[in-house]
Amino acid sequence: MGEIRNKDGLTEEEFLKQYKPSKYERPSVTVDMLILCMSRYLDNLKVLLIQRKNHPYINCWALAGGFVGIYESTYDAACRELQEETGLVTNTYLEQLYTMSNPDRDPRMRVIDVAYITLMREQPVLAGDDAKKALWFDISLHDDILELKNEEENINIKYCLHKKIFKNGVVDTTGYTQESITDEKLAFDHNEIILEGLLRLKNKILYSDIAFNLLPEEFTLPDVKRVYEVILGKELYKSNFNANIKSKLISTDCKITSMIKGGKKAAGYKYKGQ
Amino acid sequence: MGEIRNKDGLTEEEFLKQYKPSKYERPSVTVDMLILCMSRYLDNLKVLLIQRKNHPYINCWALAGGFVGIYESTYDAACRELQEETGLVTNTYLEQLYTMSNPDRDPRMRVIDVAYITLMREQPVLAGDDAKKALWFDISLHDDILELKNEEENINIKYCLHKKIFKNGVVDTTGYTQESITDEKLAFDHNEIILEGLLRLKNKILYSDIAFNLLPEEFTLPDVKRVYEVILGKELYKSNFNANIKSKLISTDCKITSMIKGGKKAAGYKYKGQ
DNA sequence: CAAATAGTGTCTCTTAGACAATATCTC
DNA sequence: GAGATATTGTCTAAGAGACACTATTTG
Repeated sequence: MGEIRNKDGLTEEEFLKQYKPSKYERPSVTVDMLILCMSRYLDNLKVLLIQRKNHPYINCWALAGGFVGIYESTYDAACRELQEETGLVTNTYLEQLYTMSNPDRDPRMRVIDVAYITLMREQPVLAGDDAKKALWFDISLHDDILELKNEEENINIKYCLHKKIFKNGVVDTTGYTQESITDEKLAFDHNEIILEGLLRLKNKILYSDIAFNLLPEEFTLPDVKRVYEVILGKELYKSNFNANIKSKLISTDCKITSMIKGGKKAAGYKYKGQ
Repeated sequence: MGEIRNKDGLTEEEFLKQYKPSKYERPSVTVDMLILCMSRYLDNLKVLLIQRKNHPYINCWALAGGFVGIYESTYDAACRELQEETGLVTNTYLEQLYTMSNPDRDPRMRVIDVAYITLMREQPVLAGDDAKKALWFDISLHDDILELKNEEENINIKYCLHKKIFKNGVVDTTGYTQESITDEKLAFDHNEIILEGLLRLKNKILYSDIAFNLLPEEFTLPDVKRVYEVILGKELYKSNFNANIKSKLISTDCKITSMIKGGKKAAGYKYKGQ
């Protein structure tokens, strides 16, 4: 195999030795993490945002992220950043979401951003090493309004969504353009990443068990149901939901208090884990 | 907004002027296109592969692709390469598939590759400008064997798939490792892209209309059914399938000959397009 | 004890799955 | 005309959707 020569008469070894990779101008590559958890009383999803302390988008809120090292995969970079930026444990669900590549998405330079989505239980976050503020924001997505809110700090970020249908081959594909309708804004195209992530989550809980990443180890049936309801954005029927979900659960034979506000004691369950 | 100053006292404009983007070593970024169509008699899917004429993976078959220009999005790059490399018309279904980022996936240098999937009708392909050979390969994916075959040139590429289950948070995720079991091989990690694309397609035809991108404008019910059967890898019931699909179709009030070998004349239909 | 939530049962309607029967076309 | 394929119809089983009822817990 190494014996094959190319049109210049070079073997692979010789070729690699003389290869100059600087033929093309190269973009920077970053990863960003859409870090989601459920609120304490299971009222809504939350997203972790970090306040930027420098241009561009100074003072704006952004997803946690950073540059991809030259010797690491984007997945490894995402794990590393997750730890570094927030001090969060890494044993969480982590899935590649979408690669953002609009050439003018970053005014500093050309940056291609590989977005990941992470599902975890809520936990206190350390401020990053460079004194950036990190906060959980309540998410609501109703009536074409995407709203991110932090009550304690009284921060409110709102986007208005406009449906956009474009032809992709013979099929119509629905996309969204977004318009910020508050003073506070998200940095870069992070609003698009958040929306994309919410849609992915909504779609994927219907045929997978990823929702259990958002719950503690032990939970009640109303707790799981609430998680599905928040993500799907609609009420579900108790009886039907319970019957379906039970096949994925093991009873712990304890009665525990539901996480839901006003919830009662109910049977404890664990995720069976296939 | 431009008036806000960072900790060095710079406005955004001043900051951008002095910003040096060369702090981090940057990977090259490429796009690759998984170009799929149906075979003439609707027997199987086909993938377009290009034979490499230089190291690395000299003489191996690879997906069409190329470098992302510094002023274009990866989507635009994919469209451009589609045209340049193969002369194929660009009005085809084009969807981002996955970003491949293993640091040693290219022995020349660090390359991050954004893979796209394209669905089209079969058409003759021009050899690329740099005299590379471009051929359609019949795909078969059965019993954990991925096989790519070109009858005319007698080329056979086979991979054996091994199921690999890994924990992602609390859920088990199924992946595959692949092992080439023929002399001919695919370049880089393109085998992984092909498998990922086939799985995406299999999943997505169940809830979308993308399959119609693989058919000519007018077709018969048995034709559509066959496309679904090939992609799903199983036989479907005529009666049930027809009843379901008809809501997406308009009759052309003509009888046309089915594309299927041994097929009869049957009612012609067009995709209604939502 | 009152009000709300947890848990169970049942009914309907739709859909998926499976065959059977007839009509039509190709060779 | 024989053998295949196209087209339509029917039956069953499983699942989604909807609601009612009882049991339990909280305040």
